[in-house]
Amino acid sequence: MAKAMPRKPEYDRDALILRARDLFWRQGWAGTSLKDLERELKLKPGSFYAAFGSKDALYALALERYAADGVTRMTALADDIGPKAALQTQPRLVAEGAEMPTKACMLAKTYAELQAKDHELADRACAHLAEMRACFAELFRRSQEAGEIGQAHDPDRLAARYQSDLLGLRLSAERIDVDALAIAEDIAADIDRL
Amino acid sequence: MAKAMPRKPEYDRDALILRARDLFWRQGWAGTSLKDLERELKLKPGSFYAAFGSKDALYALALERYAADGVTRMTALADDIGPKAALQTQPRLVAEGAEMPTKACMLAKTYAELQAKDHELADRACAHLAEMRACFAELFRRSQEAGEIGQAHDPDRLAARYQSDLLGLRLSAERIDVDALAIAEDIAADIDRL
DNA sequence: TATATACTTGAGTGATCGCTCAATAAACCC
DNA sequence: GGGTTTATTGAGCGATCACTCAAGTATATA
Repeated sequence: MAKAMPRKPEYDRDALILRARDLFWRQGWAGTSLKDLERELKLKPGSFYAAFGSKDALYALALERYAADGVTRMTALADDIGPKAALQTQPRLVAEGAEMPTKACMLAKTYAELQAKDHELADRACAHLAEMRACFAELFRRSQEAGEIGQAHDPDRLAARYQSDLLGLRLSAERIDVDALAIAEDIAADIDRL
Repeated sequence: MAKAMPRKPEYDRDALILRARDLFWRQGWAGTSLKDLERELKLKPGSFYAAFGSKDALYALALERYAADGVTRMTALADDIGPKAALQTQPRLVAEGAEMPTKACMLAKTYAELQAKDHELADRACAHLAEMRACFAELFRRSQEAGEIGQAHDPDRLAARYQSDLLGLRLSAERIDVDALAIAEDIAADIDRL
């Protein structure tokens, strides 16, 4: 009953998910065909389906990765420079957005595209958006505890408004005729007035 | 040389554009197939192409109609209750958004979906967004002239921020786990502080 | 009524969609 | 090296995509 070990795959699965994420992020769900993915990931159909199962499954992995990285980056930033400064810096980073494949939020794009069809990915995107908002709420809470902003505000409400502003900013930042940095400064200035 | 007059079409072209607009608005460009349109408009392929030429041409008509109605409604509201009150009321109307097919902005959805592919419709959407922003700027300007808000602000910058906030609100309002009305109130309250 | 004109119909176009699978190649244990 | 297991390959599946067009039908003028 000797069992033989097989060969190992040639690709780095995690790196492929990142590349797929960037492609989906830019082009959306319907806008990204398997041909696009095969070209970008250098995978033939057979390998693709052996590795990921389906286009939707890979999209779900990409979404998860996107959301996890977002929370991680925001948390790290807050640990680094404090919660209030992190909340104020994030809009600026988004407006500059040098290294991002596109500035609009992938979660929002996914939700907007697929919600009308009751696609499961829309629910996942919505859940991830809620995670992000919870992260923002936690930062507002910590900012209150640190005495950086007034106690009178409901951190959950602040977080909802803040996330909404960020989503608008990220949409606006895609346009060349919009001064996204000015909007980012205004969002940051609003936090000073809390 | 006798010229005979033909039969007239059975459909109301303008009404069809409205129905198409709602479908595109909800489902997006790639998400709406010709089968969907044929079913919704009750048009066979031949009639469809005789009437509109192509899916893209109809989408362009729908976009134009959407943008024109938006400017018209906003202007009428301002003539009715004044520029500042109109700017403050609009977020509330959007958050309630009873009679809309979906709350997210069709221009923003179109731009987000098609910009990555350099689709002509993305440019059109961007141009319409600029029209809307110019409309907002005009209202802020009139609001300053009326002494309703301070003179120190640049109306174009206020308009850019306001539009960004509205786009975020309209995205957020799609989600069931978001209190869009609270965000709308906060946006309106910001205008009181100008 | 005869004729010209345009609208309606729906089968069908080639291209592309997401996806499958049998054949081949490669890497591991004995 | 032999045998086993898995990765890789690419032709090709049925379904759907946006779209075309020839045939049939209805309505106006003459």
